[in-house]
Amino acid sequence: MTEAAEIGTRAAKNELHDAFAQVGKALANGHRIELLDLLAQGERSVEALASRAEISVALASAHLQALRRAGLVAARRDGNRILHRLADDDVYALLASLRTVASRLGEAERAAARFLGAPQEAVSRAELVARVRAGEAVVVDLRPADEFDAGHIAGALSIPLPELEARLAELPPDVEVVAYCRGPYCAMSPQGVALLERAGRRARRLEDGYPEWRLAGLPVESGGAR
Amino acid sequence: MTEAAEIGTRAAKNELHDAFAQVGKALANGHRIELLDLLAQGERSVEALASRAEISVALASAHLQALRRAGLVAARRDGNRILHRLADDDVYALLASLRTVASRLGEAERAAARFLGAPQEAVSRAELVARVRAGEAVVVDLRPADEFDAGHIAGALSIPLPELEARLAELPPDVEVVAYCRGPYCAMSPQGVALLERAGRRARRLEDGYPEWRLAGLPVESGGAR
DNA sequence: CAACTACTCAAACGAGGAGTAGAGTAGCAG
DNA sequence: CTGCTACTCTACTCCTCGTTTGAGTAGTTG
Repeated sequence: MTEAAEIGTRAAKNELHDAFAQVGKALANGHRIELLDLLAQGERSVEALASRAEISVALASAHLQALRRAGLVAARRDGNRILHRLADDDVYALLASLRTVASRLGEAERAAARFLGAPQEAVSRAELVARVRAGEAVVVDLRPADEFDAGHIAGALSIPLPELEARLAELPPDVEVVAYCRGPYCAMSPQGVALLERAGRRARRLEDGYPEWRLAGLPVESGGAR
Repeated sequence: MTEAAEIGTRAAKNELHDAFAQVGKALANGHRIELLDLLAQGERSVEALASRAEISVALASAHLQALRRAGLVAARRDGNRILHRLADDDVYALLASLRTVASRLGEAERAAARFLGAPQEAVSRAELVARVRAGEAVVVDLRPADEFDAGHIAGALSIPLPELEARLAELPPDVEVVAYCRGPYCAMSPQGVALLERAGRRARRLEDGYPEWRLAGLPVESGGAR
């Protein structure tokens, strides 16, 4: 029982702060940030993550292990694939908090402007619910099909961004199109909205993306395939 | 105008994620976590921070520069001292989120148990407000005097932990003592409560600490000296 | 302006992280 | 069992970070 003797000591204090810093270290690499963003869409295999993040499988594997060691990511085996997911909803809250702090300060703000383009007017979640109920809007999910299958806004149409131009006819006429994607730092819905407007459609993006919708407790569905 | 051409490109995406990771890097060191915790109590000089964190002034200076570069900390000159503070309240929210995620997972949980001792029953902020109003409790701030001066719970008594034993007589008799300190990962209030109970006083700690009280919008005061 | 206080900078070194390539392993399909 | 897919491990290089030490600078005090 060395426990009682250690309370309040400098050694124990350092260990505690170092333990918190372990989580900080997990957040200290751009590829890992991107992996967390991808994992917020649903569970995925190492290979799928590597190809989405455009890194080698070996590197993705190493980064995923780092995230697991820090407790941010959990994994389960499914046949010969290993599916990773965020350990719990608090992890997404942490990521959101990190990006909030980063994006209002300095370099990240400029990088976001460069990646996302000029800010567009967004529809709030509450407004979207009301407009869909009134038949005034259709919701389009621009993410890749497998992310749609892993979970999406109830009633949304899946049209991955690369297919959007060719599938414009599938969108019901005379209603506004509300597009969404992975989250506030995903370029797909700004790009989709720009494309729709060029095609003469009324279109806006949803504020944030699928993870925020789900965490707000709003209705979601998931497809069969995983 | 290269801007429009960059939207959605991999290069821009990597820059954005790297920019977020810069903030992660700032959180990737135990000393910097401790400095953020100290800065949440109010603005402080480099030397004061170094001595509280038990590191050299040169090292504290280097870490504070890293925090400033990441945008988490701001500084101003006052005579020949340089006073640092958290850049804004979101930074504390980020720190809180980091510790929440870390402490419910793995290593940090054990480190916290070792540093803080067995969990004690805490008084909620709402309950404390009610009990003080009813004259049933007295609030004691166990932090060093300068942190009390930089800001404290309105009506609290300042008795730094090392002086508590000698100053027991200053506490009004027959009411419960509620002790608080820097936050949920500060060992002073658990130690203070244990000391008070050994001295035969009814005592509990306040949930969390001064930063959370202030951010909850509850009444605070600050002394003249800075 | 001399001496002092408070802080920063430069150099140096060890430790650990990022990334790549290639070999190795677990589970499945035939 | 063979071959395949999906993932992990090892070894290696390069680079960045943490820390100490000693010198340097801004501002203040007498």
